[in-house]
Amino acid sequence: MSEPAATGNGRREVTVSDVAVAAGVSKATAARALGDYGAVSDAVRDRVLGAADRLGYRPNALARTMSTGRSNTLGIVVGDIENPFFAQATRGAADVAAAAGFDLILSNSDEDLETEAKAIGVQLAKRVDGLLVASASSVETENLRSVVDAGRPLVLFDRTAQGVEVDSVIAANRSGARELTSLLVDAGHRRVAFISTMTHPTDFDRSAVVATSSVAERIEGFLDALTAGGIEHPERHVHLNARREGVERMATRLLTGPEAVTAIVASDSLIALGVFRAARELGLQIPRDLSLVAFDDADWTGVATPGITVMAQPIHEIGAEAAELLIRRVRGDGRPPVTRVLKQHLVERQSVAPPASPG
Amino acid sequence: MSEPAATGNGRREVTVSDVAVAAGVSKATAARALGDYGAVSDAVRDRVLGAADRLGYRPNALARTMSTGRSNTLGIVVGDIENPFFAQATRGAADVAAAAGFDLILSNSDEDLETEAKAIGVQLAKRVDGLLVASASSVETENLRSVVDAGRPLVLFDRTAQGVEVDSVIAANRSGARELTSLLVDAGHRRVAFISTMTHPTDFDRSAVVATSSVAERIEGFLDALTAGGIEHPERHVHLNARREGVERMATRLLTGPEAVTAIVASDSLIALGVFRAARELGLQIPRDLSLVAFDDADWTGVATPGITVMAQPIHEIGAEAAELLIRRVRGDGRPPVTRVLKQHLVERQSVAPPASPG
DNA sequence: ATGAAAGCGCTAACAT
DNA sequence: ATGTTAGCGCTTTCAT
Repeated sequence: MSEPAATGNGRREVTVSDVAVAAGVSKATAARALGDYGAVSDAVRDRVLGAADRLGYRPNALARTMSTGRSNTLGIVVGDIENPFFAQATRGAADVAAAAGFDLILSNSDEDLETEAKAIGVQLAKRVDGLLVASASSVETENLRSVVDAGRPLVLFDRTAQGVEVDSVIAANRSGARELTSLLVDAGHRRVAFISTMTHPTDFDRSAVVATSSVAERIEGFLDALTAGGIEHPERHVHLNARREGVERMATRLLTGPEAVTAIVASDSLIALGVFRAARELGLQIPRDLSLVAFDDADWTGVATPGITVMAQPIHEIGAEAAELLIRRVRGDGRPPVTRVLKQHLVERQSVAPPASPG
Repeated sequence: MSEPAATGNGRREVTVSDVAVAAGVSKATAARALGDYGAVSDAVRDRVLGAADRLGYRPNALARTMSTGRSNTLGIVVGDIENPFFAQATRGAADVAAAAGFDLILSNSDEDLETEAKAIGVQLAKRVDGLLVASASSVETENLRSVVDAGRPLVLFDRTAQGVEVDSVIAANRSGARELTSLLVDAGHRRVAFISTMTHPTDFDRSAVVATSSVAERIEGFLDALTAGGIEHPERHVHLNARREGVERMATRLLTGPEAVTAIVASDSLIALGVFRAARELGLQIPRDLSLVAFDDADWTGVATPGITVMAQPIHEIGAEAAELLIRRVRGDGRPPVTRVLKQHLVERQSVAPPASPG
C-alpha cells in the first residue's frame, strides 16, 4: 500500500484528519462539523469549514458508508437503457431518488440472466441500500433471491417474479392487451398476430410459460380477445422470438403469402416500428392493408402517417412509484409486500380499419 | 455504531474474516483466495471458496476501494438520460466500460450548472476512477475544474470546455450544420430559422457566447451557409431559448405572419419533433410549405411522412470513444490531451424542397 | 462541547 | 504458501 489514497496524478486526498490539523481541533470534532452531526460550537464549526474549504476537502462517501452501513444509493437494473421505456422509467426513479437524497447506480441486463446476475452482483458489492429491477425472467428467479438473501430491499418493476415476495409495480397489461386487441377483432379481423421479441424455447402454446410476466400478461389479454371474438386456436396467433428472427423479417413473413395476417399487435413500440417499416417496404398501406396497434405511446407513433393507435403506459410513474416503495423499505417499512398495478390508457389514432378482404 | 455492517433486516454481512474462520485459515489467506491475488495453494483455495459459497459471502467493493484506492467505476454526467442522444452515448460508454471491467454510475444534470455541480460532487465522493461529462456549460467551467483539481481523470463528450485541458470527443458540428443548411439555401430559401433550446440571456447576436459548444458550432456552420448564400444579417435567423418559450410555440410563431420562415434547421431531433407537430397543427405541408432539417437520425425521422432529412451523428461511438480515452487515462496515460472530432453524415429524405413563394 | 480510540471490510507490506 | 499487522477515511461510543 505505497500510495493508498493517491489519485491518478499522485495527489493525496484531503481527509478529515488534514482538516482537523489545519483547524487545530481533533479529528472527531472536525468530522462532526464536516458531517453536520453531533454538537459543535459555532466558532469551531466556522474554523473547520473554513479549513476544509481552503484545503479543498471532499468527503469520501465510501468511508462514510463503511462506518454507517448506509450508502444512500439505490441500484437499478434495466434491460437496456436505450429502450425508451427503460429510459423513462429510470428517469422517474432517479427523480424520486434524488428528491429523497439517494443516488442511483444503473446497470443493463440486456435481458440476459447471466448479465443480470453480474449486474446485481456489482450493485450488491457496492452496497446499495436497495435495488430496483425489471428482471430478465419472471420464472428463473435465483438472481432476485440472491438480493433478498443478501438482505437488501428489492422492488420489481414492469415485471413480477414468481415466488419472490417483494413489492412490485406493474401496468395492467392483460386488460390493456384485451382492449387493444378487441379494437382489431371488432373491426372484423380474424388473422391477427401478436409479436414479441421475448426469447422462448419453442413456438408458443397454451401451456408455455413466457419468461417475462408483462409479456405473458399481454399474451393472455390478446388470447382473451381472440377467444371472445370466436377465433379458434388463438394461441397459434402468438409469435415470439422476434429478436432472433429479426422483427422486420418476421413481419414480412407474416404479411405475405396466402395466410397473410391483416392485423398486428406489437408488444412494444420498437417492435411496432419494425412492423411499420416492413409494411412500407412491402408497399402495404396502413390501415387499408394492415391494421397495427402497439404498447407505449412512443414519439414516432404520433407523427407517423397514419398515426398508430397505442396503449399508453404511465412509464415515469412506474419508475417513480417503484423508487418510492423501495425508499420506504430502506427506511424500515416492514409491511407485507404489495403489488401496485397502474392503469394503461388507449390513444386512438388512425391505424385500425376493417380488413380489406374479410376473413 | 450499534449495528455497523447490519443490513436493513438486521442480518450481518459475511466478511473475509468469517470465511477465514470457517475455512480454518488466516484472514489474509482467505482474502487472497477470494480476491484472486497473491499465492494460494489449490487445496486452500478450494476450501476457502467452498466456505465462502456456503456462507453466502459477498465481497464489499467499498472496502476494497478503501484499501486499493481504485473503484473500477466510471462516472457519467449527462443532460437527461431520457434524451435519446444521451441514452445512446451512455450505452456506448457503458459497453466499453463493462468490457474493460469498469462499472458506470449515471447522473443527470438537467443542463443546469448547479445540478451538475451536485452530480459531480456525488461522483467524486463515491471515488469514481474517472468522469465522463457532457457539460451544461462550455463557458462556466468551475464544475469541470473541480474534477481536475480533485485529480480525477476527466473526459468531455459532445461538448468541449474553454480552458479545460482534457480529452474531448465531439462531432464535426460546424461542417455538419453548414452542409445541412446549404441544402436549404441552395434550394432557394432565404427565410431560414435555426432553433435551439439552449438557454441564453439575450437574443442571439454575433458576439454572443452560446454556452454549449456543440450548439455554438452548429450556429457557426448555419451562419457560414447563410453568409455563403448572400443572406444578410444571418445572425437574426438564430432562435435560442426555445425551451423557455416552448418549441411548438416558437415554431408556430416563426411559421406564421408576413415574415414566416420557409425553412427550419432544428438543433436536435426533439426540437424537430416539436416543429413537425407545430407545422401539422398549422396545416402546413412539409416540404411544400416548410422545409425541415435536423441533427440526429432519430427513429421517427425515418417513419414520419415525409421522411426528415437529417445530419446523423455517430452517437454510440462518441460515448464509446470517450470511455476508451478515459480508461486510458485512468490507467496512467500521461500524454497531452486530445480532441477527437467524429464525422457526421447526411441522411437525405424528403423534407426539403424549394420554397413555395421564393424570397 | 471536545477528544481518544476502536472499528467498518478489505488489501498490502513484511515476516515466517 | 501462509500469517501478522497496519492502515484506507470515516463515524461512534465513551470519557472528560
